Amino acid sequence: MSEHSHGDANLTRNQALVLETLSAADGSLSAYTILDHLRDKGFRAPLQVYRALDRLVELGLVHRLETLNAFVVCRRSDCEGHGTVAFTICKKCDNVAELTGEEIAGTLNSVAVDVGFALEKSTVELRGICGACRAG
Amino acid sequence: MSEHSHGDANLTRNQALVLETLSAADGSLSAYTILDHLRDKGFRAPLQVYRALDRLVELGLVHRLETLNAFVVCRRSDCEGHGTVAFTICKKCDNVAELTGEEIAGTLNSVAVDVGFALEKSTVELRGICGACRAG
DNA sequence: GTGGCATATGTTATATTATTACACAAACCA
DNA sequence: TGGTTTGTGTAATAATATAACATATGCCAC
Ligand SMILES: [Zn+2]
Ligand SMILES: [Zn+2]
Ligand SMILES: [Zn+2]
Ligand SMILES: [Zn+2]
Repeated sequence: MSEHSHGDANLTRNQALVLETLSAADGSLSAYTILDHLRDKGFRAPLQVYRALDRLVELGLVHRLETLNAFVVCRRSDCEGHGTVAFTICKKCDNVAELTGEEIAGTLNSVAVDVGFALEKSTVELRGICGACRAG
Repeated sequence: MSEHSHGDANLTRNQALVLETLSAADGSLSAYTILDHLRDKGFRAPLQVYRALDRLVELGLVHRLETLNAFVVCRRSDCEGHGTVAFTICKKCDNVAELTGEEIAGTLNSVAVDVGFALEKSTVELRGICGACRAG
């Protein structure tokens, strides 16, 4: 049983392998890094990774980080349908965290409405130093 | 005289050519599209474009759109030092607009403080349909 | 002015990220 | 059964970005 409410069932072998790899990783991984991790499981071509990632992103189990061209497993318990996700990405330890709460989504929606923009998808990625690194 | 308060002075030939190309464009352009536009001005290699873009971004005259791997000229009159920039990107007409106002920056800062994250740089890119396209 | 330095440039090669195209196989349903 | 969808394997290619090295140019100290 997965930590995710929607479960990992119905995943194909390739999808499950990619998800496992991302889950085991500290921070985010590029598609080609995932490929390297899975060569001894039979992976040969980038497309095998990209196709699995497409599906996992679609399911909300994985998020794509646009500023890194990389992917990270969703670690929220309520992954399903969280439309607007904001990420903090630590420059020192590469830790990636999802910011929860409606504050950001609310502000973005409100600003979009102000300018007459029909908002469909938000990308919010914050670069800086995480709490742990500041303390340590 | 430029429309930008900080002016275009002190730009090298290559930087000026790249900036002109971006200014003449409707929406955003990829580095390689810029290269193609400038081949008859003597440009031969991607690096000529990337180096100019690096400087222009540094100066705040150009912004990079992470979700598109593309670049857009800054059309704000007060370009200088606008730390947090949010963009709306229209799916239909590819128009890119910068959202002004402190609302977004304020919210992001506040949320970052809440989780102990030392925020250095924000990337906010909103995908949807612009007002003009909705009306038309 | 000469020499050193920082900055910009030109060019080739390479690295990294992502997709197209085509053939095949398994699952599923009519 | 046959047809459709979905997933897969593989090779080739496209698109984006950087490394490495040589050369030039402007500027300042001396
Ligand atoms: Zn998530
Ligand atoms: Zn950290
Ligand atoms: Zn701007
Ligand atoms: Zn539009």
